[in-house]
Amino acid sequence: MAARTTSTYHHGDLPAALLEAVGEIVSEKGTAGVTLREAARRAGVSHSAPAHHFGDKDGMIAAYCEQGFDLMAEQVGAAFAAADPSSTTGESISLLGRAYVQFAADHPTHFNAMFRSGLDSVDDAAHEELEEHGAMNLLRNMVDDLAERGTIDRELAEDVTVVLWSVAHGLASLWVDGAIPKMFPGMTLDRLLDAAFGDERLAFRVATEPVLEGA
Amino acid sequence: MAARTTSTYHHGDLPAALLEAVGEIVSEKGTAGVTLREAARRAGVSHSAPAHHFGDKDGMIAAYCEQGFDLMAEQVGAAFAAADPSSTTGESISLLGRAYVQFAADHPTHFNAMFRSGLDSVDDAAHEELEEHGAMNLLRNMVDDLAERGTIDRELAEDVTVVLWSVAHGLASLWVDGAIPKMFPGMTLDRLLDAAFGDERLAFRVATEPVLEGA
DNA sequence: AGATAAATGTTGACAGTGCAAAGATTTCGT
DNA sequence: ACGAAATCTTTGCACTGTCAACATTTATCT
Repeated sequence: MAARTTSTYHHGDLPAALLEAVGEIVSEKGTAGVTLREAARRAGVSHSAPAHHFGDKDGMIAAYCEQGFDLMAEQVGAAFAAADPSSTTGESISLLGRAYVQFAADHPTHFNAMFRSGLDSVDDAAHEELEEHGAMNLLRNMVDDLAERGTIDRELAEDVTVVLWSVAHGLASLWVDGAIPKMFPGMTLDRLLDAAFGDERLAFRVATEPVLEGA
Repeated sequence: MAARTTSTYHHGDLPAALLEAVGEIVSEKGTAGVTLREAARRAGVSHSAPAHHFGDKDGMIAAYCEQGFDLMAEQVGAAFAAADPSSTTGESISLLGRAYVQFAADHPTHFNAMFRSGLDSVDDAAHEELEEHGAMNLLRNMVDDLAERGTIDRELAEDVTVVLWSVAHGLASLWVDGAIPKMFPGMTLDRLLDAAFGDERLAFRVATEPVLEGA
């Protein structure tokens, strides 16, 4: 909103301004409404200035997604690191899942761009980010943790990890999408997080008790 | 590919041909690559013919989504109806979840358009479909079923339902997205379905044993 | 410091797109 | 058979992504 007072030819931090504009557009018109020219317009520059920073449109959206992955890695990682070092595997899982869903709820535009853009190129970028960045190394660590602490083999640890990842991702997607509030009007995010990751509930107990002990 | 041999001015079944073209384009370039003109081109008609059937671009994509919801209602409903009438709640849930994920795996383009298009208007259409069509009445039935059979209150039944829905939706999304195969190269869909919905595993047991009995 | 290169931003042009208006052709209702 | 409705085409316009050429500022090198 606050335009630069002195008219400098150079913007100062155009990439950041453009990504902020992208976020605005996504929240107003959805990911499909994002436009190079509109973003440039909101940043107060000419229509082809973005190309010098992001290459093309997909590049700009990919950069916005990367920003989201960084943010997610930061927040989820922080939640995970804040866990009591003597905490059980189940407690760590609970924190991980809660942080995952909470990120989506706190940053729906980023989450939408990251996972619901419908752009193949973004998918590819997302996968590279998933591979490269630390956010999803937590998943691998989770597998290792399960395999070490429990009495289960590596394959079962992978199964449990993927299913718990699915709970978190599905919950985040349906919540951000608005499908859950529409289907269950009284539903609350806290209630859902407790249902999924609370002690003695669903995902939590699944990962800690019966399966790990071989039932 | 096969153009009409006799040059009829009217197409015959243009809506169906257009929706088929949409499916092709989605599978080739993703949802963002869908274009009125390209779909018209592939159907062998002029660029503004689609407007007479679907109104505008969002209408065409929404129609493709509706087709997907019909298909999903059909397949998931069939799987649910094929259940042994004397089956337990857990078995019904297992069938429901498997059918949901299987639909996504069998019809990835439809699933992408339905849930990952990034179009707000599609989201709205999707929500109307979710409300109106029978596919998701199964979810309500599931809540009723849980509340009747178990010894739990309605609120807990909703919690369990939403979390199980999340497992199915998250698994479907991550699988169609390609994220799971990328993260866990050896992973198989059957393994995942068993992990999530198999007897004595995860979602299945969660819905049938501890929570329902009050632990 | 001064020249040169690089980075950053602008302008103009082109093909492709969504959409609306108006006309052409076929089918349908009566 | 005749008019109305449905279906398809053509034309035009505003918007978009991308490219090439140019302008301005900043950084680099000697």
